[in-house]
Amino acid sequence: MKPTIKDVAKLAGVSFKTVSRVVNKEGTVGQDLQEKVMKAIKELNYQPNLSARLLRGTASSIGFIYDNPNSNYVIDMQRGILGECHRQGYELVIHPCEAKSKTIIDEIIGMVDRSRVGGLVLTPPVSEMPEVLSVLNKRKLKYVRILSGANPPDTISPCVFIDDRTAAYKITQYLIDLGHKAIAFLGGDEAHKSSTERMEGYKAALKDNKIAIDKKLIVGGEYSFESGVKRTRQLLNGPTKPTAVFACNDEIAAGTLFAARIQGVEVPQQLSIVGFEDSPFSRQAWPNLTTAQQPIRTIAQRATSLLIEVMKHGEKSVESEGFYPELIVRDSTCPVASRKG
Amino acid sequence: MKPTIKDVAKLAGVSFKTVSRVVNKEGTVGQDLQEKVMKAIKELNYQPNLSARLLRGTASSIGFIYDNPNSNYVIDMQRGILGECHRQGYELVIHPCEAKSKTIIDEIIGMVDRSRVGGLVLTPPVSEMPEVLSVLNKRKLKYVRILSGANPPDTISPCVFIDDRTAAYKITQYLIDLGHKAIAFLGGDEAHKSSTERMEGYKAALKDNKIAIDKKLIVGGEYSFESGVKRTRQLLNGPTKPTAVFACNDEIAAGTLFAARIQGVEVPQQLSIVGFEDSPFSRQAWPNLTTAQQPIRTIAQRATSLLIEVMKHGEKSVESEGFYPELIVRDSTCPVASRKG
DNA sequence: GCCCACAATGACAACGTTGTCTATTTTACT
DNA sequence: AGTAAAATAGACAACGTTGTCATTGTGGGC
Repeated sequence: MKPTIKDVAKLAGVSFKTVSRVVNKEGTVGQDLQEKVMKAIKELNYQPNLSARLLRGTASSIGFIYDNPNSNYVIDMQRGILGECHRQGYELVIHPCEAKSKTIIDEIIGMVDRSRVGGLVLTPPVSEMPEVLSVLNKRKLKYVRILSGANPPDTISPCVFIDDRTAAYKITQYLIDLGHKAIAFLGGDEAHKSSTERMEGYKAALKDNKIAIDKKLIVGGEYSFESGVKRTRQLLNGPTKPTAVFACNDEIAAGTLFAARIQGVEVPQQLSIVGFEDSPFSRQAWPNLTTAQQPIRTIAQRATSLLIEVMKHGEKSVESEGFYPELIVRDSTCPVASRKG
Repeated sequence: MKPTIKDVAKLAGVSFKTVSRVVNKEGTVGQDLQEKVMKAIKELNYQPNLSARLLRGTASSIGFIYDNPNSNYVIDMQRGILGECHRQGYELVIHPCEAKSKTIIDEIIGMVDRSRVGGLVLTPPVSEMPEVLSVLNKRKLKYVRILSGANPPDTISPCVFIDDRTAAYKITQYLIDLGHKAIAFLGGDEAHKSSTERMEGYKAALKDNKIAIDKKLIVGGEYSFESGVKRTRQLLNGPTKPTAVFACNDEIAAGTLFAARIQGVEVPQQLSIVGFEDSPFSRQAWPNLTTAQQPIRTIAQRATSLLIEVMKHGEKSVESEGFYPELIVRDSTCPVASRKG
């Protein structure tokens, strides 16, 4: 049915090994034969059988490990990874999992053994779990991490890092420049380093501007809408009312916006809100959300390209790469002064 | 490194073929040997190599073909499919594509050839393209479609269908019961059958209630936020102002909500809005969106389970299955009477 | 007690690739 | 021109599985 390498060889009048060489661009085949083979490949629309290749030892698929309830995040990641896979002729095997599960390591190992992927793209929070990394290292599995951190967070292995701290600093500075002093911080899951990094940036900006850090304005929680609603409600009914809220991602910000509405607090006149992520929601909410843009798709694409490089030529052939989210000012923030007007 | 069938055989003291038989539950192996083999498998934590299996002819992965910009939709589909794959020991290869592309058929065929998936789950609009189906049939590829339609839409092949028409009828009837007469309909991409099905339901309900169909209130467009904004603006500035809008999905509804806000139209007091999908946005917007719930995840899971059945025992062993979206009443709709109050 | 049928097991080929080794041709240098 | 080295091409094994066929043992019917 489907053409094999031998069919091509027969048509081109060469040995099937020669075809293999052409397909794999070994460059040890003469011009004329090469052309003949190429022509035969096109005529039969030959595609090498990945299973056979893999069986022989050359992996041609990679795995994408994630634990994230945020659809936009996952889909964007996936798009980036898939794009690069497609470009380089790799297949993608996706594997959602639960970071909290006790069997997560067995699960990942099982998946790798079963599908024989040649490498893994890890995203937070799995990419930040030392116990997972150490098992992967022990088994000499190739992987590239996407994680939060400033300038190569470590040298364990190549990674793509996102400088959440600096971005959070910029956001906070922006709010301060608008005249805000009572700026609340709604954190994300503690398991995610991005959450603590962003908090560091927030604190640093306050400090640099000589604004005292009010612990009542810092509320931990989850990266979810519901958590945003709940915490904002607490905050608005609490002793120190914030004039601005820095939500650790857009979903939390969505919750803040919602809770503000319920309580009749006008946004941005009475309360400025900043999110993080530049999700579709931030562009569809009313008012549009001021937020920080993470080029998730590009990040995923770069991580994949690093991974493939690592798979081909080893960890040393590659350098970690950083991304720096940009502040996107929209309509959910305004100067604190206009509150009085 | 990784244990093979031969390692297991050696440990159990049998031929590797016997191990193969046990693994594949052929049932022609004696009790005692079976136990020995099982024990060895557990001890080595043996996992059969999928590539080798596939090479030999038994497919153990399926493909998921989609062309949909809606992250929630795709992610939910994917979750449903993955869940079933995981349960049944299949791998998932995902393949986003563009239905409008002229090379879509070649692309799908190429993907199937390359990765040798044993079957495909097709979602709209690809599942509704006869030219794709006919090529798949010609190549005897197994597939299950997810599509829009009432009671087995056709008998081309097994499918999972969603009765959009009846759901749309219910939505429209609900609005009529609230006293609305000027009900606008914002359609989705024409390439999607769901859009026309929903329009049919809308028209039928108006007809049954003896309300004249006003063509100015029916506006075609895309399944997108921007399209919703644009069309709502037109509508609100047009000659016949609607008291209610039936948006063909939640993204359009989000656009309608946004446009209403911009123009200072209060929702739901001055304008009732209904969406379709029960996306996260519908629960996060303010006010919460009245919408129709599609159990996308369950639908995807059923489609996958049908597909695997078809792969194992053929098309005839399986029957198509229908799903019926439920109306979810929330806060974006209210009786038309209260407008006067 | 003999033969046949049937169950249980094993030996071996095949799937479509790539790696390794060997054979042939060409090139380049003395 | 002769020879070594390099370039090119092919033969064959191997990857880990499953299908096919052959072999062995076991029990039942005559």
